[in-house]
Amino acid sequence: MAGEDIRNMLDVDRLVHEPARLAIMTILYTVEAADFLFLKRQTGLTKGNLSSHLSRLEGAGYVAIEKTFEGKIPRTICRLTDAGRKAFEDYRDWLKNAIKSTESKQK
Amino acid sequence: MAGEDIRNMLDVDRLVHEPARLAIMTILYTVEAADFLFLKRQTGLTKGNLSSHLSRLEGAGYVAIEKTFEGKIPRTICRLTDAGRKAFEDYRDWLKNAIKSTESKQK
DNA sequence: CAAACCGGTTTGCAATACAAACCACACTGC
DNA sequence: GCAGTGTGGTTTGTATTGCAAACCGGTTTG
Repeated sequence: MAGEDIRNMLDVDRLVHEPARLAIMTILYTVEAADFLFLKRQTGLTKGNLSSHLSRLEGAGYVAIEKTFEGKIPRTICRLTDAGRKAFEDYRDWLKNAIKSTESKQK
Repeated sequence: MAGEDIRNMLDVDRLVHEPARLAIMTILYTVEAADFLFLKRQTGLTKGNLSSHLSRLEGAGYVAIEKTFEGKIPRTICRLTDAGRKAFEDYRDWLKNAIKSTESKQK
């Protein structure tokens, strides 16, 4: 029944659903670890924006942030936690379900 | 290059991206026309919430709303406009691209 | 030592998702 | 006929947000 699929659409992890964070998590899922500036370049986000999204992901326990020094310049290294990895995979399932719902029963 | 796909993620129609509205539009895409209460039952949204989302979709020109009377009881009939249909299909493309991006290059 | 740059964080604000309150009208019991 | 209940919504209030601009501690450059 389509009603079920429709309800599932509403049940989405909004933390991952936000496009900026989805982009961040997609990168982190594939590269395993990335520093702040790499993420900034890849996503095209402003640094303020990127910073606050990373903080949110860290607060949710989806991303681990490690601050080190590379010689004298600070370096912020981000990686997905297990929970983040799980959340990302769940979101991927949501995407697949959404595709299915949007494609079934079209005239 | 993955950078391109990542940027595309950020370029999404937020009007459709919102889960509640995606659910509404998905229904309207398949059934062609639906009244307020049918949408309410199918989505499980509260009427206030449904009303405001419909208003927004109407404001964007994605949904046409026609108010009639069925005997003495008011009836609000909603249907996707051509623009709405286009926006929906574009969003479906976004979904496909997102799936692709989230699945490529995983280790 | 002043100015500019680097790598971010915090602040301020406009937009928005949601439910509760509200509203107009129809019907029902008394 | 008029209190009370139901129907079919809209409007209001609020807490959360995404975003960029302003800021900040340190470093390099002139």
